[in-house]
Amino acid sequence: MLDIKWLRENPDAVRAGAMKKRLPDRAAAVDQALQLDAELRAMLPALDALRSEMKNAGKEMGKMTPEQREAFLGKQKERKVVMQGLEEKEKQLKADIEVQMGLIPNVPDADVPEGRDDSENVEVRRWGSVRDFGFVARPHYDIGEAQGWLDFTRASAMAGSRNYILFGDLALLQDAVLRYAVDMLVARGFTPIDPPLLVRDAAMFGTGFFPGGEEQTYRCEKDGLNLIGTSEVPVTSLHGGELMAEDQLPKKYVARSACFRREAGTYGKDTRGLYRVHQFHKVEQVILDINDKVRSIQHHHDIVKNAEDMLQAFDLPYRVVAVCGGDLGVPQAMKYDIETWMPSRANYGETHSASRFYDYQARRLDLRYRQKEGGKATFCHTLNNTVAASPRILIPLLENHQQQDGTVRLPAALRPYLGGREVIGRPVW
RNA sequence: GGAGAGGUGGCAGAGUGGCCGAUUGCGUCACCUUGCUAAGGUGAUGUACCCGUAAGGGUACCGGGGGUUCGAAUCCCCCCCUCUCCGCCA
Repeated sequence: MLDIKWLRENPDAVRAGAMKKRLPDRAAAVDQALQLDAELRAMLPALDALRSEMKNAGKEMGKMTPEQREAFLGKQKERKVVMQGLEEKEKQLKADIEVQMGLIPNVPDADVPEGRDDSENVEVRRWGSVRDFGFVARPHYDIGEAQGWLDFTRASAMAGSRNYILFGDLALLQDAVLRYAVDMLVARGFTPIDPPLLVRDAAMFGTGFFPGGEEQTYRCEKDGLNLIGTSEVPVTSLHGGELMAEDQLPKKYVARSACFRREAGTYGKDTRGLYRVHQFHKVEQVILDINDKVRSIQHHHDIVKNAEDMLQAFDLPYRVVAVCGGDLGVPQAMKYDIETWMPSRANYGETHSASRFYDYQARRLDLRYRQKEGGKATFCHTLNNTVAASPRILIPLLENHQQQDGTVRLPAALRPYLGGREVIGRPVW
């Protein structure tokens, strides 16, 4: 949600922002909202004056004798009829404005590259060198199935396509990665959270996934609850409706949760292996802080670095890209993706996504703090980034660290989580 | 799922139809006082919106939504949440 006052003064910037995101329908909401807002403002003075009149008259009546009161009743009832009409209109306008404002996307920052889709994201930097195997490297699903670590056939049979089952050391490796990610962030001052996986619509709306993301969301209609696609939803919503003290900020959280995505409309895309699945686990970092652009940008760099440090500890080559306008989500002001080298794709594949929102989510969530200077209630800034999402992160781990015989070398950082072993699997080729 | 009790400002907690946007306490801020000093006094202190250059004026909001009434924090209905007891249960 944008500040409507700011929108009134900068409609062109907001429209241009929606167009930069390739969301022409959402750009139209700008004019809708402004027109409704103008209508509402035009009627408010009259309504407020009438209310004031009625209120005063009502107070007078409270002091009257029953006989005097009778004489005034008629007049009051007339006013009431007029007011009910106006109030009906006011309510409708406010509801309509809310809908339109909810549709208007956050304005992409100036450092967001122009572009239509992810093919036009701009590489910012690379780390690590792509390994020259010296043998025919195999994709993770071949390694996994040969080792008895992976079963897609039975998973699909019981749960449908885009499902998987992890066994044995791969199941342990997943847990090792997730635990490493949590431990690393906790060591950096983040508070660990195990959040709800089923949330109300308000949380989905507040974080900006609704409206628009309904098709990607599993919904428990009977209870009106939604399975989260990321713990960003419950964690960013955590302090929604609260008025925090400035010295409670920043709040830094690291959540580990299962995530669920319908992946509607992706049929035929990434069908093989662990890349695109309906259910996965993710360790997510979320920061809530004061309304300060410079600090937001600093946090943004910090949370990207957290993820980079993990990938470096795992000895995985990656690159950081600045996500272009057309690939940016509705609520984001700017986003960096981290893409990790995946030999089976002969390319970098997205493993992390770091977003900054400024106060867009905070406005929707009513997430505020009281400023130390002046004591004003102010909307927070929010940010988030993946630390590790599995099983996708298992793809580069298996593929980049595979050995000719089908065993997999563990990066040193993960060994303590797997009983000190340097290698998992047995020779299969 | 059944029965009961509740949800009021940053927090605690009064308020059962007009004198309530709301007593009081705590907290916070300002000023004052000062060998009772990890103290005392005085005052201020909700959010949003509208009109106004401003000073200022007005409106809405007592969990959310609807209703009764000239008038609702207060009465009625629905929903959400919390607590207690029963049931069920990993």
